[in-house]
Amino acid sequence: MDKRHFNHLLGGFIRSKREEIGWTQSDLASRIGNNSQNVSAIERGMVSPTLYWCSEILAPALDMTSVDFLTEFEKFKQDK
Amino acid sequence: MDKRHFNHLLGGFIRSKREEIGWTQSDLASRIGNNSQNVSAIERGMVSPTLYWCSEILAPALDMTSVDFLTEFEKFKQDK
DNA sequence: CTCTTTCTAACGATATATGGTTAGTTTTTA
DNA sequence: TAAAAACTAACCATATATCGTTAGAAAGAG
Repeated sequence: MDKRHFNHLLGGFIRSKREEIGWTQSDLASRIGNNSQNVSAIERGMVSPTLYWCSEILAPALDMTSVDFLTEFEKFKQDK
Repeated sequence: MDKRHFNHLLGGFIRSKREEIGWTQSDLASRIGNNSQNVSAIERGMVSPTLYWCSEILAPALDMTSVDFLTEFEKFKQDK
């Protein structure tokens, strides 16, 4: 799978987790110390986040372990 | 955990997996379409790889799923 | 329709990822 | 100890991550 496709799916997954919790992009942004514009870009697959950021910043903000985050993302990918 | 520490541990984990298989940095490099100098830098924690690269490039090169890669890395972190 | 909230877009600045080259050091092995 | 293998270091170039700002579009509530 190429980078563009991967990141598009990753963004879709992040969006689905955020909406599942009932947060706006701004809610998530404040949790991760960033702004909603960047959250939007991430969810639209415009960026390719680092493992560090996913594991140590994003997953905890979503109240998940990094392993659960990746496990659920892989399932999400399979279902697409 | 800060980025520097995280990447140092990640590099150590990658090194341990590579050595477990019995590969040189050059062996791994050729598998991931890169050179041994960059593998050295990664193993020394000088870079913060993307989730895409870890999941789609590195883990398959180590004959692991991305979930197994992260799961084992988390165990590795705990043991340090 | 109007106001508010939410999201998207398009930038800028700085740091760094990625892939490459060349050189030199350390370790292994013959 | 000499040669080979393995690893580290220091760069370069290009693309992009990250964090920030400003503007505007889309959606919902009143």
